[in-house]
Amino acid sequence: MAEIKRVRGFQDIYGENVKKYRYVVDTARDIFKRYNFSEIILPYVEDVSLFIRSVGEETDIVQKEMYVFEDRGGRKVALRPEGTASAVRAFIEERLYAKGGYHKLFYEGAMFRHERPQAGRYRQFHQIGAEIFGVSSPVADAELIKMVKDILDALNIEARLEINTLGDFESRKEYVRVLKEYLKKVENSLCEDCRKRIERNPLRVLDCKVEGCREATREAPVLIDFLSDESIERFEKLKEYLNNLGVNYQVNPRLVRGLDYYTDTVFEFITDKIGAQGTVAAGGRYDTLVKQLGGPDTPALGFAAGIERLMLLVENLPIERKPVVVLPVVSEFNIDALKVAGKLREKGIKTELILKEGSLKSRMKLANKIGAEYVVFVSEKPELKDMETGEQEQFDNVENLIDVLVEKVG
RNA sequence: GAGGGUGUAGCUCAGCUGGCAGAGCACAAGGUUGUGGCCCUUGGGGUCGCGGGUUCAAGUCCCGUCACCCUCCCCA
Repeated sequence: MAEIKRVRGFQDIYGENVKKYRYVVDTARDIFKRYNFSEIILPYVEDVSLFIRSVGEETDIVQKEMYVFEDRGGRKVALRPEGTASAVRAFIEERLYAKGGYHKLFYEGAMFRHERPQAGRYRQFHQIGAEIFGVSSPVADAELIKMVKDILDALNIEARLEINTLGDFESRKEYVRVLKEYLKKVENSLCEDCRKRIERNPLRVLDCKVEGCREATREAPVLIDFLSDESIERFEKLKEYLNNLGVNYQVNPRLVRGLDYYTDTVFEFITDKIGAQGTVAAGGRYDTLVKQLGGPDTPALGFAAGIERLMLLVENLPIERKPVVVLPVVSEFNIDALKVAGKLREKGIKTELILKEGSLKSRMKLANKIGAEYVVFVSEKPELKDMETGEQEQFDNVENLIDVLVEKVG
């Protein structure tokens, strides 16, 4: 029979990797809770139009990367390619805005994009993310960025922070219009990719690495001239807050995000240690998105981080306690061994009962391979062996042995 | 969507100008009565990614195909 293999771009996460996965998620979750964010578990499947209307009709994500299909009821649905759209949809649909105040949510889980797999890039990948709804103050921007920084610090991950402002929706639209006009004029000196970008993602042209494009855009209109006083004020405040929090950053005026919904603040945490896909966490403000999706006018912001990319940067996992191994010396003691293992587990001790029959020697090898800290030999006179030192002690009954063992590992 | 690299044992890889498919690690069983690691002995393991072609003979040469990795693009 032919072996069935996993689908391209999808992966099994097991062994060391699943420990890293859990470590990253648990660490982030802990920070989220310290910032008093509430978890929301969002569906993996949404109406396609949710993403068209939020991420943007013309973006690569919507144009060529979404897993779209018709369900049995003829509905056009998509596996979610990102989390913010769903969070906004839920915010509106669950009428959270009616509860007053503001809302801070975090989520975790799989996202799906049909891209060419690469280092740090999969078709099913996993993100942690958070969103804040109902706050326009840049205090929120600063706190969100600080929270991401806290997560990275807790994971012992170094990444540089780049920030930028895109301005409010109106001034950005105006800027994009003027920029497009300019780019069309210099189109002939642009690279092939950038010519395509003029319509699809004109801001990205400014960030092109090709020398000709850099040359051609040197005189291009700059966004800052189009920003409203309010946007400039907000950006200045954000920088002031970050300075006072001791969060280092670099202003990158060419930083653009690939999703259409961003306004004003955008930021990225970037590393060069994991290959070409160096953006490890990114986010920004999206003050018009809630309204755009049919909710009340609500300022909002958020971020997402790629769990797989964080995993690549995690170096030292916290050390785990080794198990105690319970081993019946001969099979007549299987029942006693089952009972002993049960008692140890009741005491909260990580216990491996050797399930295999065979020679004592082979089962000892197994205990060693499992990484036993102690071995409990179950027989008439139970014995406890310290696998580190090789010392072995005999007991009159299991109760005494368990007491001593609890003393040692409890 | 475009480009480059790699596919041989469970893993990491050798295999020359075509001539009996290998090593290390891992695995299993032993090295005297009921005790691991180190060492020694023995053993099990392969559609050489898949399909075609050239040849007396193909892991090796040719064509096709698939998968994985990396890069561009894009993004977390």
